[in-house]
Amino acid sequence: MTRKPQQSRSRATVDAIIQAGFLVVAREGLEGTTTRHIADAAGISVGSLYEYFANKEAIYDAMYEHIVRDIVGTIRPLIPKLVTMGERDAVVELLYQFRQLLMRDQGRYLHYASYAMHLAQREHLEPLKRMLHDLLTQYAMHHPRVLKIQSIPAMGYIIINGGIFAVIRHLSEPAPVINFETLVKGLGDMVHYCIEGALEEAGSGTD
Amino acid sequence: MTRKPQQSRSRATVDAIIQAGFLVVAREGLEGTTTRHIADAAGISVGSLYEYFANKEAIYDAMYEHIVRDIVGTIRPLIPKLVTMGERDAVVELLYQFRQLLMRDQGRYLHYASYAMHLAQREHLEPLKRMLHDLLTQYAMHHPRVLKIQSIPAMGYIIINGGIFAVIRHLSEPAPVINFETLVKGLGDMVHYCIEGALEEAGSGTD
Amino acid sequence: MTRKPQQSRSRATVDAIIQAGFLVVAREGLEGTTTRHIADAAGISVGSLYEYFANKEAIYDAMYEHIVRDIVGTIRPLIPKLVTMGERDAVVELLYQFRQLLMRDQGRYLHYASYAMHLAQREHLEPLKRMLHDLLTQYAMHHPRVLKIQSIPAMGYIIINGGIFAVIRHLSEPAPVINFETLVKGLGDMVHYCIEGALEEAGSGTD
Amino acid sequence: MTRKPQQSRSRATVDAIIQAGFLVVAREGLEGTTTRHIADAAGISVGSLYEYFANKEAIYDAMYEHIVRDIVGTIRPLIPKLVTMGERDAVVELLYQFRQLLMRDQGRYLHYASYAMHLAQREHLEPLKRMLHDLLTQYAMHHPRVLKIQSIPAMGYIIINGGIFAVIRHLSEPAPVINFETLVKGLGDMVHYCIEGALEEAGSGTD
DNA sequence: CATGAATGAGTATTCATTCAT
DNA sequence: AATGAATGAATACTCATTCAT
Repeated sequence: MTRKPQQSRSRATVDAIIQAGFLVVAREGLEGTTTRHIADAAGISVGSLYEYFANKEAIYDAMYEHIVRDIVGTIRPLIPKLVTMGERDAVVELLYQFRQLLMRDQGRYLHYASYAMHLAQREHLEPLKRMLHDLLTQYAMHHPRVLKIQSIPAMGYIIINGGIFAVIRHLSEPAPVINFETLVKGLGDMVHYCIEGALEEAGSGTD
Repeated sequence: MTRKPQQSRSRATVDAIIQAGFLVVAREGLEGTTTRHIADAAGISVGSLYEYFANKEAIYDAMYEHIVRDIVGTIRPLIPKLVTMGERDAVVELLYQFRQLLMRDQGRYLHYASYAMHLAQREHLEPLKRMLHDLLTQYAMHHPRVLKIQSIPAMGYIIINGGIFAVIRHLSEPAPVINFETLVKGLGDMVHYCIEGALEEAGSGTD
Repeated sequence: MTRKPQQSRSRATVDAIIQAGFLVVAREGLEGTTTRHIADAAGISVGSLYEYFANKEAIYDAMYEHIVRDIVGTIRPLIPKLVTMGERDAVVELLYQFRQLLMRDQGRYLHYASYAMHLAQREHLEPLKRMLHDLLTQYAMHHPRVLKIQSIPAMGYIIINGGIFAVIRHLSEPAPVINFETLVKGLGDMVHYCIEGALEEAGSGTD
Repeated sequence: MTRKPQQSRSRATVDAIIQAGFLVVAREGLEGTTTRHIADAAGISVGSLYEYFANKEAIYDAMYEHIVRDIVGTIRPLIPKLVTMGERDAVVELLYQFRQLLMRDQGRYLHYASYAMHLAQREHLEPLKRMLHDLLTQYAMHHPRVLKIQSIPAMGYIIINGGIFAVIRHLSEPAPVINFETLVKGLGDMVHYCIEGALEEAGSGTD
């Protein structure tokens, strides 16, 4: 169905389409996004669009993959530094980076991300999960006391899902009641308190 | 265009349409939902639908309003009891009630709720916000020590947004990695740790 | 999918669409026929077309059914008369009737018939086959000597398929080398010769 | 637009395209056949296709011409032999050869032939008609008694059109009610009976 | 000569909305 | 008030044809 053009020109076109996808979703919303919109925004014809993608869904998939790859590519290099930091600072650092990424190109990613949350193609999320797992594992190796915490799965689930959502929602709100700094600081504190609290309950707590 | 019908028959029809809306969204997804589907499910004609609602969007709005009203109507009566409980138990109780509500009628509300997050007509959320504010205020009056916590707004924002999202996401997942009990317990613990941690940091803490 | 409107108005619309189908296929050919063409010719909107037919294919099916019903409805009443005639006259009579039918409304049926030959939805052909079978059976009862012919299946297959095709092709030709009367007379003769020849070979031949 | 290439390479490419045409029509049907399919099957690019043919229609034309040329090229050499045979055997021999041709390369020609009947560019049929005329003429010269038959044109028309169609249809049917041998034998008999019958009617008949 | 990416008019089909009955 | 047939703009997707490289 889809031609697979392999020149660098093609790679550029594929990228253009993906970027156009983010642009149009940001401008028109997911329901308002049409293949023609995307083609126009990418500066190509509808026909060409279908040279590169089998259908609209495939574009959304590629966008999903792109955004995941971008997040992983941005955060992974930070892992060595993050693991040496205290949990508060690490969370703060992490979320600032996350915001910067979502707000790139006038918030182009942000809108798609807010829809993507329940499109959730699980396969595409794998690299992200792997990275988070690596981050946690290495963090634990540098801070062995956290290994005593029993409820890591539950808290991880909540912190990751809830935290990401809270940030996306905050960035999407036209007039949020708290500013981003406060939000991030709060999340850092929460993670810290949870670790401390969980450790205390588990018994003692020395670093 | 739209009459605002006061007669009980009309009110019943409006309700039927709204319930049909939840039913159809649950069955077909938001994209798969058509006015015809809704009219059929409501047992009326498309023509009649437009007698009661100006357009499809208006139905979604009404659904939003309805679900918010339902949540508030369910939770608000619990406030007196919740404020007497410890934070852990309160959170747990709250979230079980929330789940029960979302899962009513074979999860009719759940699907819409998962989409509603970014349909989000902010005005409609007001009653919910007010109720949560009341809950927190009255909780604080019964547990004055929490008033010492400075970062209440941030933590409130995170816990509420993140918690709601985490629960909705969890209920929507076909095979979640943790079970609901663990999730709820975890959220309760987190709130508890956060309060304890924040208080400890703020100085000392007598109840 | 398809509304099933049941008033007489609807039946009229369905007929209009089917007739429009024949008209457009005659004018534009099968490949040149679009749903818009048909809707226009039927004097309705595309949307309405799909109120009555699930898709384009369904229209072709209905046309097929219609033409078969029309043929059967025209020929079957003639059976009592045909069976009393000699084979030559019966064939001639049959084919004149067939031509008249195909040429109805400026040859509206003819074009579709020429395409329909290899679309051949077998189920729709059943009534036609049944009628031909009845015709042959009753003919044989009036002319018992033909029962002695062994190669009836083969000759039936050839005469029916070949004969129908020869007629359709002849009617479709802009400048046929022989005229219709000659063609029909020839077919009558052939059937006659075949019967006589086959009977002679089978042994004797008295009526 | 179209070059008329005389070089052998070009001739080979043209042939490849034509063969690809038959292949694709057989595989995908006429409606499912695209220029891209044909180009791929021919092992060339779409661009090259248009170097050799002005448009898709021109390819179909060439296919038509090719198949006619092929039939003529196969049958004409048989004429000397056929004219010495009895009409039954001649018909049988002719149709077996015809079948073999249609079934060549897994029935590559057959599908196109079944569509070609109403694509029917009449000019292309000329060589075929000429050959059939020659066959009949020479046959008559070897069997002078058939010259007495008056209705030769009509019967020729019917036998040829009807016979060809009956064979093509039979070969196309997934589960024909009679087998090919019976069909061919039947056609032979019919021709025989028609000749005998016509002669008898015309007066007497010595070979 | 060859390529294959680019084009865009054209196709079937859907669906929110209207309006005559 | 209720109906549901009618509408037609809009959508995703295709494919014959062109043309820069």
